[in-house]
Amino acid sequence: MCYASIMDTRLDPTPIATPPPTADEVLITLVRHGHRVTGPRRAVLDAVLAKPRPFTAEQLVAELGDSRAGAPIGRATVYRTLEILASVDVLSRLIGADGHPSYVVGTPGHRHHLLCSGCGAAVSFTACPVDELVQTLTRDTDFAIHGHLLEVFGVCPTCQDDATTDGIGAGRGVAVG
Amino acid sequence: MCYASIMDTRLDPTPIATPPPTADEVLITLVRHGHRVTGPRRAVLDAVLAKPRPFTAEQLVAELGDSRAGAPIGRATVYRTLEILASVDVLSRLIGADGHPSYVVGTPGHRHHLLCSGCGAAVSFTACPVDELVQTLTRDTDFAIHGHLLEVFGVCPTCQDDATTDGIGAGRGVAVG
DNA sequence: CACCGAATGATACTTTGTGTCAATAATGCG
DNA sequence: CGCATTATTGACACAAAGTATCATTCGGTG
Ligand SMILES: [Mn+2]
Ligand SMILES: [Mn+2]
Ligand SMILES: [Zn+2]
Ligand SMILES: [Zn+2]
Repeated sequence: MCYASIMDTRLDPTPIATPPPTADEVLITLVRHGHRVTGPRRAVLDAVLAKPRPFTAEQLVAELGDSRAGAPIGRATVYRTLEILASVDVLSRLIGADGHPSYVVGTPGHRHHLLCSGCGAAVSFTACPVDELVQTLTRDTDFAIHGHLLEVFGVCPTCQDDATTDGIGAGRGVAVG
Repeated sequence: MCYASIMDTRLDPTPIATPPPTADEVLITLVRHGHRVTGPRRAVLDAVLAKPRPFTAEQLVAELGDSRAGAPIGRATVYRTLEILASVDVLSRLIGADGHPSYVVGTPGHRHHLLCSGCGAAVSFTACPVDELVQTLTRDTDFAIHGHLLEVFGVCPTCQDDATTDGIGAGRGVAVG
């Protein structure tokens, strides 16, 4: 497992690569959307922007509710703020191989993720092969299709090395779909 | 919403269409896999095979724990049995637009689902557009890719009709990805 | 039918997430 | 600046979903 190395290459087979925004930029966006700028929201935002890889809501709750620096932040506030940040495209929700949701920063627009089942690293990409499929499905089923969910799971190079070195199998082969 | 009509067309853009197995066939499979045939397992199996569309574990717990016919079945048993049935390819787990998992019968092998956000109907299909993407991602990231998760969300024809008739908007546009 | 391990299910517990609501803080305005 | 208005906060209670434990029961085998 490669907990140390930051394998967060924001690689883009189809180049778009919007860089993650700064805290100040986000605050402006929030105001523009009619939200207020509060202490707790700054705290959540700062914590979130510091995360180089996907994290769960509860992780943040533990981190910020524990009264680290400044005042501890309530569970409800964390969840609410995450929702807001996602609605403003600062965060995007993604679903892990276990079906549990998590958040990751800086992925506005249409993106998917390649997730390492060893260390949790996420590589986001904009290439989406679903469009053609949607055409076919629409024709064959007459559904009005309005979205899809696509995540790819694998083991990153670092974790592969760790596995062969340690002799420990990396990634539990959580093949889905 | 079309609660009545059974919109469970097991349509296959790429024809494979394995028909759902009978209870007896499944029991044989269970034994073959070293499991025992018990009363509770029969009950869960029967309930499961009667479901024409995706259902959650808790739904089954409510249904079978309520001592309908015969003895009520414990929560743990229901969860355990569902796991086993999924491991034997009688059930497959799928993820809804809300990120919550559910099960659906008779979809062994590599399949994905088109889910109606109105009535919950599921159309399973075997066409998978991810293969090429996996090639690209493997080349670009050196990940050892071992699986993926793909679900498509939309509104089925019946629910579309209901919506225009009732004047109520169908499906909350839960666009994911 | 007697044995043994698998399976059950009541119970308690954890985790994740949602509603409520009085107290508080942020904005806009005079 | 000081105040009114209103969004926001967070403690709390609650709900949903799932897991761990373990004494008891049951299925299968000989
Ligand atoms: Mn896509
Ligand atoms: Mn696929
Ligand atoms: Zn890794
Ligand atoms: Zn429908």
